[in-house]
Amino acid sequence: MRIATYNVNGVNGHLPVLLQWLHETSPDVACLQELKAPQERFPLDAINAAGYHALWHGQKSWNGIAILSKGGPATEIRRILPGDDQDEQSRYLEATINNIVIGCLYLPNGNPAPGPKFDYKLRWMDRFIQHTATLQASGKPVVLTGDYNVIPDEQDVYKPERWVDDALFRPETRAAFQHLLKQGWTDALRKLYPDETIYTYWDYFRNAYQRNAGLRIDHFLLNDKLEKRLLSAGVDKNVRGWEKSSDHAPVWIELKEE
DNA sequence: ATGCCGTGGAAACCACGA
Repeated sequence: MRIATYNVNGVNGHLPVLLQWLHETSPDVACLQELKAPQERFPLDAINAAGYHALWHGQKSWNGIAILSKGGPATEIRRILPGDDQDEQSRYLEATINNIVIGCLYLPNGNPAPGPKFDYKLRWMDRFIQHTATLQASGKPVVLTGDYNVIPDEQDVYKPERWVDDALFRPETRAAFQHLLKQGWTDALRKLYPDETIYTYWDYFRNAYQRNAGLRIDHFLLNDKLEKRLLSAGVDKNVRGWEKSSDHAPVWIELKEE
C-alpha cells in the first residue's frame, strides 16, 4: 500500500501536474495540502475521473487539505484539530482507510518570528501533540503526514546558518517536533535514510531547484504498528521540475499489506 | 538571501507562502 503526501500550492492552479503525478505513480492514498480553494471549488470531477475518491476541507484563498483514495472511500474521523473552537483554518483532516488512521496536516508556517503567527504555530503544535497522544493510546495503526513546516535538523536544510531565526527552524519549533517524536512516532524517511540529504521543497526563485537549495519539511510519522510494516519511502523529486509545478515535491511510503 | 516567484481574490494591487 502506497501512501503519498503532496503540498499542491493551489489544487486548481496546479491541477494538470497533480493529475499527471497521480497517473504516473498511482498512490493508493494521497494527502494534499494548500488546496487554496473554497469547499465548492474542489475539482472533484477531475479527481474522480483520475480514479480517486476524495474527502476534503476547503477554505477560501488559503490552506485546505484533502485525502484521496483509490480502492474505496475513506471514512472521515474529523476535519478540525481539537483544542480551539475559534480556529477557522483548514489544516487537519483525519480518516480511516484499510483500518489505518491517516492524519493529513498542514502545519502553520509561523513567519515572521517572533510574532502572532509564530505564537499560532506553537499553539497549533501544542494542540497537535495533545491529539497525537490520544492517537498513540488508541492502539490502532496511525500515520501522520503532510507539510509540517518543520526543518527537523541541520541536515535537512541546504544552509542551516541562514535559517536559525526562521519559524521553520527555530529552537522552539524543533523542540516541539522532538516532543512529538518522543511520544513514539518514527520519522519514516529519516529512519530508512539516516545520512542522506533529502529535500521536499525548493523555493521558486534563485534557481533553488537547479541548485538543490532545498528543505525537508514534508514528513511521514508512523506509530510502532505501521513502522513494522514500512517497506520503502522516497521523494518524487522530478515532479518539482515539471512545468507549472508546486514548490513542494510529493513524498511517499510503501507499507506491507497485513 | 531581504519574497527576486507564484496563487488566489479583489480590485488594477494585496495577502500570503517558507
